[in-house]
Amino acid sequence: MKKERSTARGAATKASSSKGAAAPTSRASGRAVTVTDIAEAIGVSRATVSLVLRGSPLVNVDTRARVEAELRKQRYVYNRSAANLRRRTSSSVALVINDLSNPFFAEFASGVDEALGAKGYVTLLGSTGESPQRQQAVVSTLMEHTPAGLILSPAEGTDATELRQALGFNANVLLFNRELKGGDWDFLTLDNQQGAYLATKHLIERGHRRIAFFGGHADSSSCHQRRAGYKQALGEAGLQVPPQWMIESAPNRLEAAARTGELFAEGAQPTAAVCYNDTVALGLMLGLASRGVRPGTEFAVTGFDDISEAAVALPPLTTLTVNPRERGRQAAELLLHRLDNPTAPPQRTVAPVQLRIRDSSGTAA
Amino acid sequence: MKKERSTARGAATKASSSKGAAAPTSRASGRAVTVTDIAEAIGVSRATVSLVLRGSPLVNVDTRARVEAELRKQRYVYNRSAANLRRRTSSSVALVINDLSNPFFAEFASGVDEALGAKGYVTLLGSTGESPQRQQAVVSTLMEHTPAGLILSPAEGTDATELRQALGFNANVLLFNRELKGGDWDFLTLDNQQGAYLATKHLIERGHRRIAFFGGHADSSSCHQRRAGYKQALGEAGLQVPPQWMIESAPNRLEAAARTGELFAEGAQPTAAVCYNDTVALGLMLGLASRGVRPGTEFAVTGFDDISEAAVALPPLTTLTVNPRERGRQAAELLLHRLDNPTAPPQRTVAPVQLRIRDSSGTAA
DNA sequence: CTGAAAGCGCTTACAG
DNA sequence: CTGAAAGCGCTTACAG
Repeated sequence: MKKERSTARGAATKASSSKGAAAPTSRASGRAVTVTDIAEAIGVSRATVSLVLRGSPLVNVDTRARVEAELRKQRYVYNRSAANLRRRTSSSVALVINDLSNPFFAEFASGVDEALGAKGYVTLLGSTGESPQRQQAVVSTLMEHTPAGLILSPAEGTDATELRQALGFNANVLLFNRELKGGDWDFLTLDNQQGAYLATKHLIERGHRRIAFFGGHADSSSCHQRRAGYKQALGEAGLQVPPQWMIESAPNRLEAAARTGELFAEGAQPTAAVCYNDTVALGLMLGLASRGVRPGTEFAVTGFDDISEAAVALPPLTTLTVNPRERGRQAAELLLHRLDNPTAPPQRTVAPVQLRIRDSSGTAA
Repeated sequence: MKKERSTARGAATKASSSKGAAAPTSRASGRAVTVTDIAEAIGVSRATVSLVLRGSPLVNVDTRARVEAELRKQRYVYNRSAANLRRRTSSSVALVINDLSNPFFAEFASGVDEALGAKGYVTLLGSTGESPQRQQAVVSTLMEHTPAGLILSPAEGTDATELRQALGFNANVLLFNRELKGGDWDFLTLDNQQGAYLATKHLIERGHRRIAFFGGHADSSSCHQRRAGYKQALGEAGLQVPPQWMIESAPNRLEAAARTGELFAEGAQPTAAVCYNDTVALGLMLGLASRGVRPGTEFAVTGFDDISEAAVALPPLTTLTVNPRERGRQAAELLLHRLDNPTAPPQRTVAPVQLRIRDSSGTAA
């Protein structure tokens, strides 16, 4: 049933790979109305109709009225794809994210679409499921629709060279969240270091001295940056951190819960953990509860992202808000700015994050 | 700053409304590589290149190899828009929903995109914010990109005639969630009546006899259907329901919380409420708590949708799961089926819902 | 097996 | 102010 969206084997077979995927446009309804139909109906040239459509001031007010009446009468729908082809323009932007069912990305996408729509662009959607292979296929397919640019939250393990291959010569790319070595694309990132710094400092102020960093993959840039902020805060407070308190975990609840035990493996034990993100934090709270340790009162936890569940968790989760919707708007603005400034050097934008204190970051025992 | 995405005043001005919205395609990178470039480079005709691109068996194996090598060498990207124009086909589908930041719709969109992608279609995204005006503008804009069809969750108050205007002659439409009188479009709906019936019956089995229906707008079809299921269950149990126990509320937490008092206005008071959806139910639980009534133990509540917060609410919310992602896949399948069967009569599909029992539907005192 | 020609629906100099 | 002509990047009968 499932068919490859597009082959990743290279440009040569791209077109053929989706043979039969395209459907005749509105077969149900016969041919669409075109400028020719309008022109012939009222005895003017197609050029004149086109000028009316594009709002040219050159057209006689009377002619314009007749054209407009006929457009309405025949229920004309402008074919922007054809116009884009002729004008060598684009009115769409491709948005490729990990997964829409992640509320963080859904909010982000919502913000992107809102900002793009306000400027007359349409969003072409794609999702990778965090698989570089799927990402390659999805980006290739989307590029065939000639978007003006691409907003991409790269899948873990993305190879910049491969990605460039899929892009053809379209250089209007904004990366979100994950930086790619070897690419000279614009980049929008959250202030990961500052966020983790704030969370860690907060725990220190609450009296904690033995603080772990829990979750994430050490080789991912966001995890690296968050760990840096964590170490920075500890360093400023003159605290050391044993390496066994830096615990990796895939960012899902189950694995996080399963790794809870590693926090209490041996020797001095932490009283708090700065978590890679909310999902990991919620998993950790689950793991703590199942070991009889009450999160918030007996062990402090902080997250990152402020997903909607954070506020209703038990206890409510102290975390960092990033306002993903606003980030989406920002990403759209940055990409549109790039379209207007094709030769400007690649730009790196760091978006602020804000500590949101809730009950999970209790006082040290 | 904000510009109208498209005018709603009619087709006549559509094209002109987004003057300047379109950006030159990849200005950064000069002209894109075309079939002509490939053909000239290796001394064959454009037709031959095209045949290779489309995987025709007619091409000599050697010629094919040379073409494919050149395609890769020049980093050719297939221009599917141009091909679609020539072939009078489409490889995109428009998806218009209320709001992506609603997890229900985000999951739905995710399912739609997944199923469409698997068939080689690209998703064009739009959102209405539940405003018929915005919907009109968004649908108009999307139709200009010649999608093969439209999956639409109509905004409250949508007028079928207006919508038809925006569609031009494209009749490949699948409505989701809200039916439109006066339209002969395919329709996918949740089994609202059965869902509310199950929830109500469940409360009755738990010993409740005085059960309210809380939230929703009485004139919306989904609310109407859910109330019907509620009444059906009460009727079967020989229970009456005073009209003051049918309380309307906008489907947001705040208004639901604010209307909690109406449940306890006068006379015999309910011990349970079937809520229009989860958001309303969560709002009601808030309202109950602030009046000192403990939801679940002192007053039973059920929701509808099973949003992710339902499971972590306090107490966890008994509700109806609808599997929005699967609904999204189903919507995509139904639309694609319509593309293949343009003349078939409009089809109505009812998707099953399932009762998920959690702690909020406690035993009657 | 390959090429020349026409055409999808639009726009844009250019003449008049 | 309006029209004839060329062309965006592709595909597809049709000849050969």
